[in-house]
Amino acid sequence: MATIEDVAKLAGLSRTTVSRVINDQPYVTEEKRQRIVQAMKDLGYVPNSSARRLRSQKTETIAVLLPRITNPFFGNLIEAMEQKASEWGYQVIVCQTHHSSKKEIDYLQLLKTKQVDGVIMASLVNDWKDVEPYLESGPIVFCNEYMEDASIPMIHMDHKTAAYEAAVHLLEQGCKHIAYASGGPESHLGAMRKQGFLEALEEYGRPFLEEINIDWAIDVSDGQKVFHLIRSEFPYIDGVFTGSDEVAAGLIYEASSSDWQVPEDLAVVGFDNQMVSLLMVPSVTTIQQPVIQMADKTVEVLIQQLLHPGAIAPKRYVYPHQLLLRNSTKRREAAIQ
Amino acid sequence: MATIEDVAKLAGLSRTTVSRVINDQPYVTEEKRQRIVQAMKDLGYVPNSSARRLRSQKTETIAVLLPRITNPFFGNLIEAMEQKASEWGYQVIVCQTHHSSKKEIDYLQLLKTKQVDGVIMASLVNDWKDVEPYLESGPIVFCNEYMEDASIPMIHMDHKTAAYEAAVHLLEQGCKHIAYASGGPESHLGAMRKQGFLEALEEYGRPFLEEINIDWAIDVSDGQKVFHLIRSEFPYIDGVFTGSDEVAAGLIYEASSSDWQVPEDLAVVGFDNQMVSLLMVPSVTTIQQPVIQMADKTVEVLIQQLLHPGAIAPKRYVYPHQLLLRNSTKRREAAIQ
DNA sequence: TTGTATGCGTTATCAT
DNA sequence: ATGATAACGCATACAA
Repeated sequence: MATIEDVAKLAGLSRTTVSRVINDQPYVTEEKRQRIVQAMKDLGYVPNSSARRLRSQKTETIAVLLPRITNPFFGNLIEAMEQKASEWGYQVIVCQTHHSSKKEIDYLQLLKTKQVDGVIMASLVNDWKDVEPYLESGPIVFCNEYMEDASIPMIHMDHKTAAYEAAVHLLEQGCKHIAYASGGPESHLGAMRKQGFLEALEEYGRPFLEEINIDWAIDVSDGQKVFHLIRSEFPYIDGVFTGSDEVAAGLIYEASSSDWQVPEDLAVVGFDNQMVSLLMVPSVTTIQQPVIQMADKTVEVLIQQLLHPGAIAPKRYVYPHQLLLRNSTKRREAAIQ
Repeated sequence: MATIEDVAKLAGLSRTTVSRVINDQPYVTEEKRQRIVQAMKDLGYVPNSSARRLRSQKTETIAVLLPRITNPFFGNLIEAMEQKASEWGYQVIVCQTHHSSKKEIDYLQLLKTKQVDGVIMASLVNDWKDVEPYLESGPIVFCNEYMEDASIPMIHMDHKTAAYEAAVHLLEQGCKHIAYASGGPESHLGAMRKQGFLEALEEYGRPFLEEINIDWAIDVSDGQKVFHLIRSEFPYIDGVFTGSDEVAAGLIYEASSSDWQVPEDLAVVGFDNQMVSLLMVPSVTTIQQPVIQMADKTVEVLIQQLLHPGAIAPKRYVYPHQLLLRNSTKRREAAIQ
């Protein structure tokens, strides 16, 4: 592999001059610039990334921590982030934590080992005290996830209010016994949602169903399990709040395969407004998140921190959500959409 | 940030000895080893990745090129690959090409700049002659995509036969006018599938419908567009071969929203056996790929090339597919599943 | 405008 | 068993 030295020799100039050409710096005669460009072409020269990183102490790379990429929400998030980052000349490393606090910490190590310049955490299962120490190795920004006590930029929705509204909607539709079926027991987000859910119940004077407090529902098959649990153990349940459209879809699918009618026997709300929520029959009432906007802002905030270290103050960016009313909860009004 | 030098000083030893401890090499007294370990802990020392890479000429990182991560097939693929790679201590960089030949080449540059040790191409829109030159910078392996003329390991299914079988199935179900609606016009895979599709038509003496030769159908909304195109322009069509379950889902959704019955008026086959193909009503006949197995094998083959350069010969690993018969094509027999 | 010399943090070679 | 030194490829301060 050709090095900068080889190029310099072939062009009959010094490494420094070659370096100037590579980095588009001034003070190089057009004639010599041409000679160097030609030499680089002839040798098929490409700057060695590791050497550059070592010298410049920069990687132009950011890590994005998220639970699993097969979750469409995170798939969309990472796609948007990658796009935005590349506009700034940054690469993105995808880090799947699978809700493991150990993996989360392992990936934060990328910051210490200087493999990345900054980290976006869209997965958060550790306590702030365990994350904070890594701040000294580079900036960290939260996206989607958030925590009151952290002193870093956070880009997210108000999940508590969103869950509250979803629960109120179920109650307004006449649901009397609403089950809570969410996932990621460790997630701080889950805690926020549950708070909102509980507040709605309290406001309407309905008790929380302790007997079916599900914290392991993440995907379609979990949704199916939840339905069977409801049918066999708690058939009086007439409404379910789920943490994702996938869980909702699994639930509805199984309900339809049995003798249950959705929403008449069981109303279901999802979360995220994924494609599947629209494709299901009935379509799924869900909460839409402004994924692209959050992704863009997150990348922008992080890169600004990298470009101007210590410049801007930690700030929260709260994005609006929207409860999309569809047929899986339509127990009272006329058909929606 | 602490360096190996700092650790050496604190422990009162040389960098060399510290390095030995870091890399678990012999010839270090247990006592000194302890001293060094303690010093590392005290300083919060972590080896600098860039320096290591520069020195060792290895990154322990591989790049995976794929069209888009939001396509569930690739989401599953990358998830499995990442898992397998991490077992070998390798990191994975996700590179979305979005079917752009320029991006594909840009990402191959990662090999030349030594940002990665090897590349897995699950996206392939360039000709082999444009890819081959990068081989001298490191090993490349194809996954899912394949090309007859390439002399590198390829892990894939027989897409031609799979498409053939799907088309035959439609024909056997009595479809007389079958549309072809696939995506990625540049993909070599697409060409293979089309071949199989055409062979089936010919075998059954049916003409190819030149008038509706769709090569832009990739996601759900494309599927919806395809249906509207069929209804308004080619209502005589009674069967569709799609390149993905998402397209099939969009098609079926729109058909159901109109007055068309699936499969009576229009039979539809998908591809990939994604979750959505099972959730749709009717469920979607589709082709299952052994994603995990292919992902695992691909990573294994690539890493073997890295560990034993030039050792094993290029080889093809062809995995079996399976046509899953479901309700979206059930025009003749009793209900399936 | 161009070149020389130094160092980024590691690891490998060769002494001791 | 331990240490001094060079080298990986590049970019920069400084000199010319």
